Amino acid sequence: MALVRSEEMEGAGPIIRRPLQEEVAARLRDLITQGIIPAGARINEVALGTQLGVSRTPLREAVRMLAGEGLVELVPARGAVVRRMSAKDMADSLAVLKALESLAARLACAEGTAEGIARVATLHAAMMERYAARDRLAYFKLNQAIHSAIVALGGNATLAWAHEAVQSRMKHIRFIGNAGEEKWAGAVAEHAAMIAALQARDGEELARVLCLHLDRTMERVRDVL
Amino acid sequence: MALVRSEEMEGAGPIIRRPLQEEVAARLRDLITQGIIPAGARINEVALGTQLGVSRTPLREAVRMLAGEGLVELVPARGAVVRRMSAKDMADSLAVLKALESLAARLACAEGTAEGIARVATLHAAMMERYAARDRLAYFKLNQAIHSAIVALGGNATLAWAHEAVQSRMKHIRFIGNAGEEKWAGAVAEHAAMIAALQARDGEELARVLCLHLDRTMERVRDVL
DNA sequence: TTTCGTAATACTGCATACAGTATGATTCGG
DNA sequence: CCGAATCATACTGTATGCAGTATTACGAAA
Repeated sequence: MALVRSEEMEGAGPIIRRPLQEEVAARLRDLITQGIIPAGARINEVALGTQLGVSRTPLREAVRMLAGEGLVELVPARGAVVRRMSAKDMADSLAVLKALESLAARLACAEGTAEGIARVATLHAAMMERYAARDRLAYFKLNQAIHSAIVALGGNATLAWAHEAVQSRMKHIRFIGNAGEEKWAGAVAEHAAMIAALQARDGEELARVLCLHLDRTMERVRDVL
Repeated sequence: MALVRSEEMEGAGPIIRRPLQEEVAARLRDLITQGIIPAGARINEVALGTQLGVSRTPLREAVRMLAGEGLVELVPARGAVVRRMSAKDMADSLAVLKALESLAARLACAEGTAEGIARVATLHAAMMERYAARDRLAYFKLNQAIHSAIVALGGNATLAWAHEAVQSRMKHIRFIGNAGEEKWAGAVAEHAAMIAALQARDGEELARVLCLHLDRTMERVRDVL
């Protein structure tokens, strides 16, 4: 028998005690995508640890996770540095993303549930709202969430993982690349076409639009590299 | 000016002082692919650390790297467990690998240098030699090296990284799946076709053969899942 | 003034110690 | 004899300390 009645369960779920390392890892990812820790910067363990209010151990372990994800590089006896992305790295990553999202598009249209597609549409509506309010950070996060949600629709966990891994390294550049009114408007228009293709369950069309979106992304970020 | 003449450079290169964590991480990957640490097993830090002759700290940091790579999962307050692969996980991963290797095939044939292709052919010859000697472990490692080398030919670092990441999780199953003479012979034949397509620089054909190879892989490993 | 050498400093890599939590055994009640 | 509660054990999560190495600052020589 449950210990509390379900009406009393508001906030009565199990206390999530995420290990400090994971909390720190999540925070580090945000700091990197927002450029607060810039690419190429060394990570000073004592300084950053003090700033975050944690000791060196959980910080070090968080950094090791990010190293496994490819977000930072470990230089022997010199600690960790945030991975720097060249123009070629960006083009390479986008090429990989095209391959992954093409597969994801077909899977999403073939396997996605109606509720799942509706959820993506909801995310899109929320994103348009943040666009109207010119809230760039919230827009950006919803944007990423939409792409992840489309990939998730296919039900391929490995695909979702690989997509997230590649995506995470480009987050910072895409974040700063979206600055500029006309670029932003263009990206929004492409997103509308995505949603339309998804709701029509036209996998080939969705793949085409996603690849076009990624090509345009390369143009948009070209001058910040 | 160099400090020593090049003829004296045999073994005079800089002493590689790989951090203990990386050494341990590499060892753990091998232990997992060979099944010495089986899928689903919890990693006991003190026991394994004693066995490897290292303290808990470098071992923990190595495990965190593998967690970032997706090879192990971290369960709060219960440590790390080796990722278990279901039949669906295997199929999903192979689908992703098909997308990645299709891209890699076209890149390799378009961008690969003649020397690079020759190196792959050399690896193939060495692998055939190990096949003739029925040295399964050496064969397996050369097999993986060939696939990695083909992907590397394209010069897309992100693609190589993603391929390696997805591949690493399947290594154990592919390792035990290759047991059996007729399966092994079939895989060898497919590899010969790969090399032929690569040397002809026929990207479409290479992609086709690689995808076929992966489809066959699914059949070969089906009964060990 | 510039450059090389040297010493001081700061930071990483590793080990160990302690606290909190899960796990298993043991005992008590039914 | 079986189930539940309690206690002991073992293991993880975090903090701290120490040793080794890179970095920087400073001074001497050209």
